[in-house]
Amino acid sequence: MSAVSCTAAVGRPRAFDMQTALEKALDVFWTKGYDGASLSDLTSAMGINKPSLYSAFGNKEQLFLKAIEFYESRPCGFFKPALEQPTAYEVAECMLLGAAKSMSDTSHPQGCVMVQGALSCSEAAAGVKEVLIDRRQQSESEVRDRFELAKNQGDLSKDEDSEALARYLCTVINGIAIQASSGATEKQLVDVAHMALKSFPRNS
Amino acid sequence: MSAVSCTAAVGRPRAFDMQTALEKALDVFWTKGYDGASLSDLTSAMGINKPSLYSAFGNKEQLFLKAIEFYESRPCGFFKPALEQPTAYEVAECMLLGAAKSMSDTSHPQGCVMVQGALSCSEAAAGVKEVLIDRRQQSESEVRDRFELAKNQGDLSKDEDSEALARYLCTVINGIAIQASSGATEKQLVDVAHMALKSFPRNS
DNA sequence: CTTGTATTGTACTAAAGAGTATATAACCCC
DNA sequence: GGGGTTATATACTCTTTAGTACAATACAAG
Repeated sequence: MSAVSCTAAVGRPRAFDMQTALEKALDVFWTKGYDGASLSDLTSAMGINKPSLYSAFGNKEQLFLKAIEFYESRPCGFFKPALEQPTAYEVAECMLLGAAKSMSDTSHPQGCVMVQGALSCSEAAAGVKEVLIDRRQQSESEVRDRFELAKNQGDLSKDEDSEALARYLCTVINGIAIQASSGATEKQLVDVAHMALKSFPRNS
Repeated sequence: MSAVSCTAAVGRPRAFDMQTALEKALDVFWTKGYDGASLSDLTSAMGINKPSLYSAFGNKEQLFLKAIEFYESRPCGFFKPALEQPTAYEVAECMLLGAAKSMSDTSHPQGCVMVQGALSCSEAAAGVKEVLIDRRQQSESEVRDRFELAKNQGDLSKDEDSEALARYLCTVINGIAIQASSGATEKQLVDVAHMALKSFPRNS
């Protein structure tokens, strides 16, 4: 009944840190994809047994959804900071360079779990595939909205097609994700980012 | 001993057409990926039983390899014809537009099996993933060589970096593959292709 | 028509998949 | 310290996985 109960400290306390375990699970899904990640892979990476996984996270699908939710909100993410750049061009530049650097970073799996988590997949993964498609579409819409804002702020010509610009940007970033997961180096991807920027309208 | 024996007509004849069955298998791998495609999926799509599959194609991995070999050599492919365009710019244009149209074509699964066949995957698929990475790298090298030829033929400035141009082109195409498999329309992808072309050096 | 060869369908195997039952252990509140 | 509650580890379930054994069948060559 207590409305201020924080973390419900009743019963045997959990012997593992949920956040740490979630990050380990993310690494597994990122590397192997939803279909390719078995519960054995997950539990051994997380350092827990199956009943602990199920009681803490529900099931494999819910674990995946929580993992990508964390992924999108990570402080080291490149997407949200880029949107806060002052001009549309700088948003594109920051996002492309951020993607190139982040996705080739060897301190975590290469590429982007939002892309490679479930691209072509079994029926069992159809749900998470849909979620990933929605999230990517959502991101594209955020970029488009940012470019619409730029038009109003005057740093992007009203003649430009915000939606097409956003789609182009996200397409290149998806391509960078594929290249990164194929082993491309940071320099190679940064070069690609710079080439892609040449297409982007610059005000000055 | 006969050196001219064609198709070895001894024993019970095969009751199905291997090429047709291979094309059905390709569709399954294209849609579900290597990990997501089960033998039941494959045999039912191919209209044969497992022993027929194993005797005709070896095993799941060899079937996949034969399927992508066919995929790459299909007459409707966009890659090889693009390389035969007269100038580097036209190669890029033809390839980007071809990718946009081919990958959104609804007469077969959307996207590109060379990308989505095995991106993030289980250990069981590690071998085919490596093969796909190699093939994509090979394609990139073919584009680079074509641009080197263009330099010699004079339609591409010797100051350009063929390798970087090829990588940029292939990155955008990979991105288009992701967008297509996420449901993007032909028009949307053609727009992306045109935007990407703006970065490409044009002679005239 | 017999013999040899290769394919076919059914039925099987062994392993791995996701998820769960249960008994035990660890904690808080009273 | 006892009762209620929750997490833990082991051991289990049932389904699906990739791959195969085998008997029956269909053809070509002789």
